[in-house]
Amino acid sequence: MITIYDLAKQTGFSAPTISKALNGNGKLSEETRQIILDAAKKAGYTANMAAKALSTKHSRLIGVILEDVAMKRGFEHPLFGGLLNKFRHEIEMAGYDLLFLSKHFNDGMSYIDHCRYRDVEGILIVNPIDDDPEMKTLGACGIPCVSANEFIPGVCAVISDNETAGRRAAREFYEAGHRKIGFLGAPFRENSPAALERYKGFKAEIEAYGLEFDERYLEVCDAWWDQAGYDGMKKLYERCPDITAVFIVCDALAFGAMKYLLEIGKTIPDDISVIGFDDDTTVLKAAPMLSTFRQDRDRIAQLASEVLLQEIAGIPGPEVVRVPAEYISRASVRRFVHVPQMGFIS
Amino acid sequence: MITIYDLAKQTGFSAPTISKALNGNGKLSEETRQIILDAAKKAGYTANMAAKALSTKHSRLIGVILEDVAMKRGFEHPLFGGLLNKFRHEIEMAGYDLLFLSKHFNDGMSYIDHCRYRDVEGILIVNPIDDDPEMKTLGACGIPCVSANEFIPGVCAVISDNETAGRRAAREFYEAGHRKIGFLGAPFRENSPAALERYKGFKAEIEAYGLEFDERYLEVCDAWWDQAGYDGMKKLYERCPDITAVFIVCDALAFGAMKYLLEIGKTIPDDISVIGFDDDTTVLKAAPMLSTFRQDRDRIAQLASEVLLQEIAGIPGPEVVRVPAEYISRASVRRFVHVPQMGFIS
DNA sequence: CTGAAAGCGCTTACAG
DNA sequence: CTGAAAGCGCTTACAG
Repeated sequence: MITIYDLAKQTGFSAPTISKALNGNGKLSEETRQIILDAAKKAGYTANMAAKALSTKHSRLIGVILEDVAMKRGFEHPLFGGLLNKFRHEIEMAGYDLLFLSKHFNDGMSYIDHCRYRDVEGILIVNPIDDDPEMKTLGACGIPCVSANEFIPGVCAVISDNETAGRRAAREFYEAGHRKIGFLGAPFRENSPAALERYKGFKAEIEAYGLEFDERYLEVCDAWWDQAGYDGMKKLYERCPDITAVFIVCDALAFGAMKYLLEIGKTIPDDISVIGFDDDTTVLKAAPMLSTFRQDRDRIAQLASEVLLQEIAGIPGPEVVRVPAEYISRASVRRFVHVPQMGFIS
Repeated sequence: MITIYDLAKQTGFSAPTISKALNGNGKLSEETRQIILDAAKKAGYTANMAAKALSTKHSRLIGVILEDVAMKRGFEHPLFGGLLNKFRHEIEMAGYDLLFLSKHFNDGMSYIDHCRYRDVEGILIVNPIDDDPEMKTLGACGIPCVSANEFIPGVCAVISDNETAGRRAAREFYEAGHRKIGFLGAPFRENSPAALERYKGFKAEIEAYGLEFDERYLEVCDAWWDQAGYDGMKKLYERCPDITAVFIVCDALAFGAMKYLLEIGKTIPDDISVIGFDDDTTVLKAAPMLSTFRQDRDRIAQLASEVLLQEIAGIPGPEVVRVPAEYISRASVRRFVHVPQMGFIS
């Protein structure tokens, strides 16, 4: 391992001068800077981050909280995996490395202790353990934070515009002539608001058409995976066999729901129309006709990294940044021909 | 931030004594150890890793090379995502953190420079960029390495027993009465041997039955994703419409291949039998009847972490560790009734 | 523009 | 069993 002192000896300058040349700060003649840079390159010098971190208190490490209790897929989560691919890339371009924060590190060190241990400079919260009390303390821990999925007091959330998407789904069904529309949700939680916001938007839009949303048409599944969708759909459909359409808060759930519908002999969209959420490739292989919403994972990741980097630089971030979720129209929504269309003579 | 010196002041002991107590090394009376530990706990002391790393040269960081050029799914790769979930867990239990090594870090620093920069103690190679010349140098770079997918000179590979799996697939078809069996492969590369090894085992088994494997029955797709499987199957089937079965080296490819077969009006397994590889949930949602092989990602991850930790402790690892891939029999293989069975009078 | 001094928080021999 | 000294590789004021 070659150090700054080796370079000092070789070039005849002092260690601080080497440091200045390498980091491009302080006043230095262009000539000596060049000499030093050349020597560094020739010697194959690489800075030692531990030493840098110790003296500057800057580790160039971004902590990531990723637990995925909801889906239990970890890196393979349909939203989070892709989000991290992009986030990792953005952060690396800025000279930071990712570090996964963990509760089972060193006999149950907390997230914040893990951060202090590694001098983590910023935190991306993707998905923590449900109702972890430590989450509430993150906003005030002194380390810049950004969240890509949760609402946490005092931390900026970069999150899909779920409410608008919910409205969009309702409108899609309404304009296609549907009037009895079910909503298949997932656990409604204030801090992890995806399902709830989609529901709010959906309901508001329905009511904007002068219809009343019958609460019987709402069924909340108790998890985010296939089987929960199957079970939820069964309950909903047995209770309300009159629905002609259903909006489902995620594709994994939609997959289970459609499985149930198919099993009882229904066809999609002839008997019942479906809109999902996530554009989950896993599901789309099996159900390529499923209309759904695509969360813009790249955009979320990019905005999250921007906000975080800004915060690290001392510029406070906004409370929330919304990213539109794009409606992907495929073939799971039936259009009733009797619906009056604008511009036609009826 | 509270340091060892604060603890020294509070307890009346010296810094080195605090250090010994905290790390459990050196001789120390049980009494003073207890006093110090209590004080540390009360003060909420967390060690500073940068300082530790600087003085010990041990960063407690494991570098991970994960590029996924083959599938372009990164964290979402069907094998690698799950593997990393488990590997991360194992490594954390041992007090290490993951650090992703990257070529686009700090203006194109190499993997090895990235390691030196962070004092990385060990490297897990999951999937590098194809034919990256740096890979060949890893085995001799002085940092313990383990590979979960590739063969790299001087580094232990923990990898599925592809050859046995290939034989198993051939046997499955043979015993079901198939005699004209196609093989749909993916790029054969010596260092990334999955496809090639599966082929070798498959062919050897076929020949062990006294049959000759007709090279016309072999088609090598040019990538690892759906479309390549579709295209490859098309070529193979147009050339050899007499095949009654096909072994396909990965499920993603199998998905594309089955799509083609279905499109031309074939049924599976009545017209053609298929065995895939990976037990890829993505594909299995769409094709739940697909018989395939499950790579034991947890086991691979666990063995890889064990080997690496051992190497870090100075105990050299074996050259290669094989992990059985389990055959999962579902319903994509047709059994011909006319096959003579052992024990029956024919 | 350049360098001597001190410090970041910890650990490692080495004395006592 | 405990502590004084020096060092890990870098940076930050502060002189000159």
